[in-house]
Amino acid sequence: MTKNVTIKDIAREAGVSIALVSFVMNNRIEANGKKRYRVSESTKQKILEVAKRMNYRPSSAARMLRKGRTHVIGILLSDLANIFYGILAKEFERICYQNGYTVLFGSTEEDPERFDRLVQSFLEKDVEGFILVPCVGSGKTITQIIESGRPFVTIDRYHPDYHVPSVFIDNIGIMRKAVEALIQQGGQRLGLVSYDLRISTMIEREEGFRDIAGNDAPIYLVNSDNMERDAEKATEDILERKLDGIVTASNVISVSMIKALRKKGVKIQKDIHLVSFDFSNVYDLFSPAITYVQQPLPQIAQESAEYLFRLIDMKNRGEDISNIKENIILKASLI
Amino acid sequence: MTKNVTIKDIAREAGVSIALVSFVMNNRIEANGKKRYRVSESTKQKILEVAKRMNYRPSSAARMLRKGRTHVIGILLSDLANIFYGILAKEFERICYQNGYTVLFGSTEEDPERFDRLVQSFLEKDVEGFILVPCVGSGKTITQIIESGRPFVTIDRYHPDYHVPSVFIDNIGIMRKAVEALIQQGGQRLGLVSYDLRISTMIEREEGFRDIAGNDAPIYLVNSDNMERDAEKATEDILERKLDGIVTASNVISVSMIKALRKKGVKIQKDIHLVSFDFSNVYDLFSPAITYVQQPLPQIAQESAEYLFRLIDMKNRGEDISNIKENIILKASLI
DNA sequence: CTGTTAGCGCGTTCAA
DNA sequence: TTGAACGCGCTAACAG
Repeated sequence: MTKNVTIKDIAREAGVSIALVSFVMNNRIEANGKKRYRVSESTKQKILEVAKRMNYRPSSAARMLRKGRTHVIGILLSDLANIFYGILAKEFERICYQNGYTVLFGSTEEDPERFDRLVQSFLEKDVEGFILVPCVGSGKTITQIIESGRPFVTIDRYHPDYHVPSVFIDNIGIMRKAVEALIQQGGQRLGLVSYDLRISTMIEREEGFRDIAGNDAPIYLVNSDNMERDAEKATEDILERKLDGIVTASNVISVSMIKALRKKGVKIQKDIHLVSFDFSNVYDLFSPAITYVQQPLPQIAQESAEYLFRLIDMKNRGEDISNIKENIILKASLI
Repeated sequence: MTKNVTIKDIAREAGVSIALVSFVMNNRIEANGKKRYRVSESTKQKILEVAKRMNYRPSSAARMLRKGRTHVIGILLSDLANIFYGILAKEFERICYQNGYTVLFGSTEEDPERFDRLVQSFLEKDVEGFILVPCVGSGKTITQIIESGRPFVTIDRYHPDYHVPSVFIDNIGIMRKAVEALIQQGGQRLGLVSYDLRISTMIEREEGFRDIAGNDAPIYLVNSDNMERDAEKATEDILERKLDGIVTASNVISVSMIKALRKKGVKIQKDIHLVSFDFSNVYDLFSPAITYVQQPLPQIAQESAEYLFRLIDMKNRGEDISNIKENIILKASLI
């Protein structure tokens, strides 16, 4: 039952008052504001020495309680086990740490109930704000967050019914470029394999595809729970229609489609050319290597986190942030 | 500045005392222990109604402070952007949530300084325990954790100098099986590509390899920062020695080696057979599919988390846990 | 049986 | 440089 060293212990040990220890620990001395609490150098040193010797660590709970701030934010991603979100998580962790924030992560798995449970849980932990990948059906929960007055930023997608601060890429534009690249590689009869998830990301990618490939080009929708089967079904139709250029709307879809195509004996990048979204380590195994759309993940993390920090600061200064709904649209690039 | 609803507001609104609200909120009524606080059903209902209407959420900071427990644990993984740790993270998140714990994640990137910084930061946040992937050079920090009296469990590897609670797989045994599988596939002149990281995991895998392949079989060590170059160097030597069976000690190494071998025109699974560790989605692209060692990640997460929860409970009951250093060794399987 | 008062936990901060 | 109130919720002790 190792008791934690408290500010009292330090005060007693150093023979000074609790207040003084607090001042010293917070560098309230030498502050350039009006309030200068002056402490003699010798007592300051003594306090620091004692604190170090006793391994003093201020209780964050007490500090939170007193200051009314937790410096904790909640980040809800779709799936930590997906490399796409893994990279984001790592970036977020780093950026938040650098800015003095602690992060709570959650995997929603595109399930609105999980989404809601996690939000409730985070609210109980007094998070000061959220970064969210909103899933289909999460509208009610998001309304509740808005009502709670907590700032948040959505990433990767936006909710069509809500105008809220968001950071995402120009999916339509980059998809057009992707299709053009596919045509340049010799693709003439094109197809798109997308998720059946009706999130803005997929809808926009489909729109960009139609813009270039035309309305007659087939779009196959696959379900992440039946990926393998759906990919095989799509493959059959692709072969029937003799398509020679396929865009896949995510790295996970790519992998499934590659497997399904190979199973049918299709020579990838020869019989059929592929262009994909998001990085995967399988692309390089073909020649020519599969072209893909690379999202600027570190930038997405950076922009959205800083956006959130700004909102939190504004709120703490008493400003009204309920009308802020600017989106930040980043550019992706073809690799 | 949306003020948070406090217990006081509820008490005032419902016309009762603060204590009563607390009792009701904690279901302290009808408790079967000695202390039964009885509240009339009508006031109970009124309090619950008011609490719900005002959207009352007890401040976890205050509760932590009072109860002396945070229900937070810290998990330090090597790299959240690596699928291996991503899967673990997701499992941990789920298990901890189910058990009423909150998780703080950190990516150490095998850097003892980052490791230390993260531990310090977590200690400040009053984590009740840790799950750690200890990196080379983290010994001093771990000693400090021990001194702080916080329970912890290490996973994936163990520190040779410390006997502490650990969960990992039988690396030697499974490596022997992996090598045997490689021989069965026709491998006669074998080699191993491992990390230059001197962690128990790699050392044991090398030992298991030697056990079967003999002392003359070459072991190549690659550095994760110079992966590509090191893989190419290894490949050159492999070709020179005319090896026909290679074991790679991780999925990341596999991918690099596959690229390097293909670059040299080697036909994988034909000229040279591969057997690998940990899942990657590239294995299926070869025929026969590349055999790999699958670690029971959900089980690793489950066992280590429950182990930690047990230790925390014991500590909270006042038991001495400083002598507990049992390891849990799980079995991996060949796929 | 039903409910209240009051002190505590720990760090912050104002008035003295 | 210090005493003491304070933030919020928990709970022992006590009262009607």
